[in-house]
Amino acid sequence: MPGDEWSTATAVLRLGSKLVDGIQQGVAAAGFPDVRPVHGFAFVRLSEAPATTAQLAQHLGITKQATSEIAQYLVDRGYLTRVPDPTDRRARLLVLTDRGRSCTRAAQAAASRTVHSWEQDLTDGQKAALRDGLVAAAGSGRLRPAW
Amino acid sequence: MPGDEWSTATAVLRLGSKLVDGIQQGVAAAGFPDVRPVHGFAFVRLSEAPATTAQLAQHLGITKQATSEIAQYLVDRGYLTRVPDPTDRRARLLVLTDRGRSCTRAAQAAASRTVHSWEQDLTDGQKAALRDGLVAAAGSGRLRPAW
DNA sequence: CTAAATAGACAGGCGAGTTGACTACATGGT
DNA sequence: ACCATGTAGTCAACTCGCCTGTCTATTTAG
Repeated sequence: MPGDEWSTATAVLRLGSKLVDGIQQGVAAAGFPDVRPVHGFAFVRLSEAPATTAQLAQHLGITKQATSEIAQYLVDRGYLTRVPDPTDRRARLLVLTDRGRSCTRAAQAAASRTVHSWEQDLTDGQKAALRDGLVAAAGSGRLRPAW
Repeated sequence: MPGDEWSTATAVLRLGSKLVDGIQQGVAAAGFPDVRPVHGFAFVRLSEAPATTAQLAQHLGITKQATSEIAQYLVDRGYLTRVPDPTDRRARLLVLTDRGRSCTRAAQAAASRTVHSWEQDLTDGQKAALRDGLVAAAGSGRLRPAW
């Protein structure tokens, strides 16, 4: 049935938009009003393991110059620190501070609330099918800003 | 199970990213290399019904000045025309040209292909559950750029 | 020990969006 | 009929996020 894929596609975009808005709003309400969506993607990467500026740039899909500016912004506001890389004296690793980890937790909590709000009118079976389907369809590639 | 919502959330973002990339690529391959994602959102709105610049601005969530520039860009490239609003001599309605409609169809076809590519490894039951769940969760609000 | 590659930062530019100011037309109250 | 206020659309100047180009310090390969 043609048109069905289109409503599926627009649904994904609507959910993505709601999710980003929900995270942004929840994070701001939790006392972190100065972080933007792109910072969230950086936090997700750095919460897995520290990274150099160049590695983070690769992950985000932007230049290392832009990444350098973003990192400085987050260091200035206490979300990140730079620590010397023990294996390379040119490099400095970007590491989340306590504040950075708190912010990441707030973002995940807001995302969780938003996902639940989607599921308001769904049966338990629909919820499980939706989550499984989404995860199966999306795979596990890197997570970066949409465009 | 905590963490489940988070993987659901990131799955939505990944799918959204893939969808936008797929549409962009498909539309460019179909001979429309000069349209950006925001233009697609404008096309979707205008394919429902003509709109004034101010109405389109409201829909896209940006200022009417920015919308005016986008509209001029699309008029210059033959995707839109401006026609006088019969009910208000200040206003001019933005209308899709044949080229604009062709581009919209190409975008929908590309979106369709991308949705199918997600469903590659899903059973028919999973596909139906995923589509139904997405559409039910997303509702039918306005469609606008994610951020 | 030198040559090429890489990490990171500085400078300047571009593009998409913003706020502010303005003209033309519309609309409601007197 | 008139004037005050509001709305459609555009021009100008600015901001901001990201880009390209260039540079130094350090690493790594030959």
